[in-house]
Amino acid sequence: MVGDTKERILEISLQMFAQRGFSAVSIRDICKQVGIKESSVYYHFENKQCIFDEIMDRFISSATSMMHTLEENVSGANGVKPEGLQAIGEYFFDKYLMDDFLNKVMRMMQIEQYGNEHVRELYLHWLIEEPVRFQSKVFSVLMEAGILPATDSKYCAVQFYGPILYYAHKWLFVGELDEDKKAAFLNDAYSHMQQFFMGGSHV
Amino acid sequence: MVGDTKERILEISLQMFAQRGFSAVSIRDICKQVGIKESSVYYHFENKQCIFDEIMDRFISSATSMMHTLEENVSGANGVKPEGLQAIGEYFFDKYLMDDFLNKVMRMMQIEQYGNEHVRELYLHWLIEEPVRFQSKVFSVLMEAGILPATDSKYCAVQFYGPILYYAHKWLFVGELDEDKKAAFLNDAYSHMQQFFMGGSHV
Amino acid sequence: MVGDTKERILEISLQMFAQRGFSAVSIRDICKQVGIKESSVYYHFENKQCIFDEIMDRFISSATSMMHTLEENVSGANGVKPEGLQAIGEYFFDKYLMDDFLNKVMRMMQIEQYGNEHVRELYLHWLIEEPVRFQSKVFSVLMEAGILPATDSKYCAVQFYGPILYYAHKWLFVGELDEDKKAAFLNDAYSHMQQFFMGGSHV
Amino acid sequence: MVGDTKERILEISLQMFAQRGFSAVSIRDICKQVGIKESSVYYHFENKQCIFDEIMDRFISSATSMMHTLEENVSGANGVKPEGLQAIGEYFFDKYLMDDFLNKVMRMMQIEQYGNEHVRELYLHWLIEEPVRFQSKVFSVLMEAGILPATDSKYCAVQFYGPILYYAHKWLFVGELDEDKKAAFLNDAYSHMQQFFMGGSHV
DNA sequence: GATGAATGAGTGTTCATTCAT
DNA sequence: TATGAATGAACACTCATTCAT
Repeated sequence: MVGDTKERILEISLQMFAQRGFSAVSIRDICKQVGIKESSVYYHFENKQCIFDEIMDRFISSATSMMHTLEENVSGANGVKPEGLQAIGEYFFDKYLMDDFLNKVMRMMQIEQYGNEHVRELYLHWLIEEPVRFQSKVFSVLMEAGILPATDSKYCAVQFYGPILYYAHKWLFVGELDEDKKAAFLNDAYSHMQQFFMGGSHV
Repeated sequence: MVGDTKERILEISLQMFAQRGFSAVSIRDICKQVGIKESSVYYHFENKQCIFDEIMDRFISSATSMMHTLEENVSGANGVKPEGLQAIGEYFFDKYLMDDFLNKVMRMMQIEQYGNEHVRELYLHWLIEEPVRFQSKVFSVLMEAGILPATDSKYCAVQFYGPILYYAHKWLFVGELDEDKKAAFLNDAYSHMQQFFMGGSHV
Repeated sequence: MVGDTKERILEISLQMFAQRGFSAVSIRDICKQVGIKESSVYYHFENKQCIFDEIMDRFISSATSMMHTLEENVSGANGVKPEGLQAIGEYFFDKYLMDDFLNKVMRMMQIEQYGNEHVRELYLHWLIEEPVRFQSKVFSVLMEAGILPATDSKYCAVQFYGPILYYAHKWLFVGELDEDKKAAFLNDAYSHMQQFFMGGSHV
Repeated sequence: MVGDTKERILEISLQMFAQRGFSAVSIRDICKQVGIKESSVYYHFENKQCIFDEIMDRFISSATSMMHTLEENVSGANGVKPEGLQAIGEYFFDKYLMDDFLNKVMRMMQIEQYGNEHVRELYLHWLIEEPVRFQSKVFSVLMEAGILPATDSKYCAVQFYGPILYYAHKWLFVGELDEDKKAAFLNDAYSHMQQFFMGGSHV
């Protein structure tokens, strides 16, 4: 139970920031939920902004390490592993887009990106550019190996990621993220993957 | 000049709501920009929420009529017009996603949807469901006419709209919307349309 | 009664700043005395510091004009007027050191000068240098006219002002300034003036 | 090193109280400088006021013993010693007005006297009445011995102390007390003493 | 149409202090 | 001796809103 308070502040703050946005959440709101007095927050954090900053720091390390793991699991030393595509589901869906912590930070970033340049850069990186960059790399490897016909790997990645993003916005970045929505997203996303890799005329 | 103040309040409010979110913008902020005293706002609007509401009302009528026009221009009485695809660019891109007013409201909705159920429904409708519903309808017609091979018209619409949404999030719903970003979006979006309808193996 | 509130805020703020120092007086304290709610202060002043600044601004103009008047009354076009010495009492004592407003600001400056360089300069100017500069000038004139034996006019001014300052610190810059203290100061100060100008061996 | 912390708290507190006033200095401020946590202060002092009180207690004993020593050095059993006047410089200037500890407490008293009656009494005693009482006593002895012409010894003391007070306020109770200011004060003060006792027409 | 003046509720933050360890 | 963790009260200040003019 020691050191618990700081973690609870972070958790509840994120939950609220992701729903109402940073500035619409008051220290009072957070403390009421955490069950401490307002002044106590300032023992753990220098100010309100520092709560936000620590959340962002943790997001960056989590997202970074997640992407490393994904990259290692999808493509080994000699090309894309056979279980590669499965790994996209396991890691990119389950442990990235649908992870409770990461998903909340992404919502928060979507709110804050309009008024905060630093957040904007991170948002663009982690939700727009990085997924396509990674996917594009996978396609490159598959094309070089002759498994996929050689085309523009980046556009190919957008063709793959676009619908994923669409389903994510439909199910994962709307309202409360519950098990039903997760299931609906996975259903749509896996169906898209199957079409794209197996049934589709792309392959 | 008569009735000008109310319009300026709406315009500046929207500009600020779309950047910082409703609750992070104060009546003071708005009035400073408009050049009136805070108390004067209450001559034009009952309260702060009413400014937001009027913006949403205007959005709904604009978006509704825009979609009607689009639908009329894409498909006439007897199927998809020859200039149909061109109309998508002219209307859906130029006069919907990139329209100064509509674009700002969409940004605002993206911020507010997490904490406001009514906004959430509108957001889901106008940015997620309606574009796909419309596109899906177009594909249906094309399939029935034998112009496109008969497949799942809704998934087909997602395949088309997914990348559009991706490019929109990359260029149109990030930072300030300027001419460079508009051009970059159009470039990516038209390139996608061309691939999709002409070069792609879908057709 | 219109425009009264701002004046009352200034008056009561000064009263309190002069007793407890700027930072020991809260907006709450001031408002309680003035009889308004705390938020109302901010209609009249941008912030707490601005109350202080306006007091200082008013002090500077008052003190400046007072010193001008004194200078005009003590020495006319052709040297020190016959009523000159009397004027020192009337102006420098009554309307400067003992004036309710100026005296309070001087107390306030004595408190704040240690932690505020700007106040320090004003304090040094108006309580240390300016009185001696002025007195020195009077003595110069008297010496040139042969009324006083020619000696160091500045040291002469210190000899005159030193005891005045002593009595001021004893009676005027201690506790509440009441009529008894004013009388005691005038008694000591006039007695010193008489000794200095008439009975003393200086003249 | 034992018992060091308490001394450091006292030293740094005084330094800060003398600059900003008691209530404008927080326990946090003090602890940051001392290098301890806020809660640690309460091992050494019951509360913040006690720090102040201990400083005042130490001031009183220091000042008392200093004045005793001065009195003993100026006038022996049978009148004013020949080195008496020199002792005023050595003790009253160097070891009283300019002593680092005593000077800081005097500044602090000047700030606090307006809002604290107990301090006010001490301030009046040690900076206004006691120096004149002492000086007056010296002059009495000199007058009884026929060394000075018999006049009002108390006014004589004010004539002597007034300029000293003036120079003290100009140099010793303003800004940070550094060696330059000390030198400037001594220069003015000794020059005054010389004029007063040797060159002046008073003697 | 617009404003001067005010306000109650709320904002983030600092304060001196406590107490178990 | 010192600190980690907490707190109630206070702090300066901002908020949306009201209302008489």
